[in-house]
Amino acid sequence: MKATITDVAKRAGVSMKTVSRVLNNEPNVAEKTRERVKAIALELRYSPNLAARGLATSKSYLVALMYDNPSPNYIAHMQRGAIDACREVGYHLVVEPLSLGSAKTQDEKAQAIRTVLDQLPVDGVILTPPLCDSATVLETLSELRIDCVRVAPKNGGLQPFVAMDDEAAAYQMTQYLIQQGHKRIGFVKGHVGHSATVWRYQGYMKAMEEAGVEASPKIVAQGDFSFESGATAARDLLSLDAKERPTAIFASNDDMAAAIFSVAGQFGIDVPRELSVCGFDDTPLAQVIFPALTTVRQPIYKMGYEAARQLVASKKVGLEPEQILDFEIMIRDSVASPAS
Amino acid sequence: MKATITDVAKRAGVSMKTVSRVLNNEPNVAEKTRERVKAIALELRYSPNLAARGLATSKSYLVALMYDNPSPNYIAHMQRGAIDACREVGYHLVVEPLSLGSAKTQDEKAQAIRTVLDQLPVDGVILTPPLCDSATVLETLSELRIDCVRVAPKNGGLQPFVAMDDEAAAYQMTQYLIQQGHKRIGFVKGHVGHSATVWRYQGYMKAMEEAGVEASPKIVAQGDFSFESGATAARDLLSLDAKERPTAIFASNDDMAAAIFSVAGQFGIDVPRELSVCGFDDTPLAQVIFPALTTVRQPIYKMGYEAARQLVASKKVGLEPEQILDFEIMIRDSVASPAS
DNA sequence: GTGATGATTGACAGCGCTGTCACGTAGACT
DNA sequence: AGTCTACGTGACAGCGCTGTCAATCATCAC
Repeated sequence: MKATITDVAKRAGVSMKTVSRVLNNEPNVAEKTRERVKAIALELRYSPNLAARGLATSKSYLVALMYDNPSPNYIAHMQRGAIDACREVGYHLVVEPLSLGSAKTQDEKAQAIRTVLDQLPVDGVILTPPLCDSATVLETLSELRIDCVRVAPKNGGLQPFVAMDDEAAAYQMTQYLIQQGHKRIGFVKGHVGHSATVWRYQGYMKAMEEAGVEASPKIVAQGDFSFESGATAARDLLSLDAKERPTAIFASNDDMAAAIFSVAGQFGIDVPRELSVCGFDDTPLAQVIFPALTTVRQPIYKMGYEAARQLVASKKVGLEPEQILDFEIMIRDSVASPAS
Repeated sequence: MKATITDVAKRAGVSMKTVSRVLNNEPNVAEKTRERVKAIALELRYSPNLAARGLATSKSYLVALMYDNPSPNYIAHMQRGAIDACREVGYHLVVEPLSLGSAKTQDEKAQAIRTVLDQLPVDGVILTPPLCDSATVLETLSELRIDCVRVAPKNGGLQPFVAMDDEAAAYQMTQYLIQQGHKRIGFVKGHVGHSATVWRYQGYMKAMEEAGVEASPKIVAQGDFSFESGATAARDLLSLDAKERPTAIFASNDDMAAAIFSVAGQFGIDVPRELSVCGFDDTPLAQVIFPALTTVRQPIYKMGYEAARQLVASKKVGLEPEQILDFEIMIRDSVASPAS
């Protein structure tokens, strides 16, 4: 039914091995032979049987994307990027959610990973936050001798990673707000313990300090990335006296920014005329609220792409163990100059 | 390094074949032998090599989820369900996005599928809309002799499918609105050509007619599931005279419902006091807008789960070729009784 | 006691591919 | 001319598992 390597070999009048060499781009095949075999393979619509190949090479031509519950948006884009990179070299992507609830012991975590990976011996795994920051996960993978690439990890380490510069993004966004003429720029922090929380806040502070604008603690609120926490923060910030009340608020993510919209509406404050708001992440939400939200777009697709590429690229190619990707400031309609 | 079936066989003092029988739950193994082998397999942390097994059985123990660009939320939940079903029986899920842009010819479409499936001979594929409605896709799959299960297809067919009853959901939601005391209930239709558009509209009409409430064409607007189209529709509906203006609007999806929120805000109309709004889909958006949106939750996870289960369940088990899953009306804060 | 029946087990081949190694040939060198 | 290297090629084993089929054993009806 389906063509095998033997069919191609017979037709081309060469040995299986030679066909195999051509298919794998190995050297030491006469150019003429190579062309002929390629043509015939195409004609027969031959494509190698991954199981057989895997058995012979003890490789699986599979890459796993492991994640523990990030947002649908995040994982969908990431996986799309990873898949595209895989396809370029004949790999496929399997997705493996892993629930490492905090209740579990380290041993149980390691066991969970083993269970998944023992069955399916993938050639590499992509680790997204928070998995990429778990020492247990990293150790287990290294015991299993499985390559991995981490996405946006908290800190560097032995394994390669791809990330974006959250601090620089927050810095630029804050600068943009300042350029628009804002002086009292509020900030809503993210979830304590999440690395991005710190970076984003630092970027904000840096821009404020450099511009000589005071970032009074009064206008910096603690959030936790949830809509609810954003609403609470917004109520605090917007209850301030007219003299103190911020003319712009920079939320550490889009959900909280959306909450600020809602609260502003309840307070009868018009966005962006009386209050500018910006967020972080560029979730789909950003474009389905009014006014459209100015926010930071993370290169999620690209991170997935690069992570997978590191894993599947032939080892000869020089790859950087640490890749910092560019973000993009999406300027939309939620920021305006302050009413003077 | 990693234990093989031979290791287990030696240790247990039986043949490889017997171990194989135990592992695959085949009959005709003495209970005592079975126990011993199982114990030893566990002790050695043995797990079969999928590539080898695949080569021998010409099965891959892989299921593919094919999709063409549904929302991140949709695919994330669906794949989670599918993965959970796969794991129960030692299968894994590979994700295969397929861009079948309308520009392509049928042949090119077929080719695209073949390219993906020739390489990775999966045991079954889950087809989400709009792929599940493409005759070309279905035919190609059947030529390749690959099982498939369709998710929410437009119409029945030879292949099994799982779906939910969109019409019933819209019907119930409309009834709920009527129960709250609304008489002038507007409706915003979805994208023309999308099957759900028709069903949802029919459910709405049915409830209106049954209750003897007039569904004037004036208060039914055409949308296309996008935020923008929802905003346009809302502007039309809310510009009507006080006597004609709907006291409630049922949008065919959440994005359009969110747009209605925005426009209402611009018109100075309070939701839900002066205008009730409800949506469809229960996207994450529904909980991050204010007031929280009353909407219909689709059993997306369950559809993924059931679809995968059909594919991986041993054929002996009687499976229904057509499964209609339950939806859920999520009552939140965007619907109230009309101000009389 | 005898043959028939069914349960339990193992030997062996082979799935489709690649790694190893050996062979032949042609040009480069002493 | 003789030796050496490099290249192009193919024969063959074997990756880890399961399907086939035959062998063995216990059991049962007569």
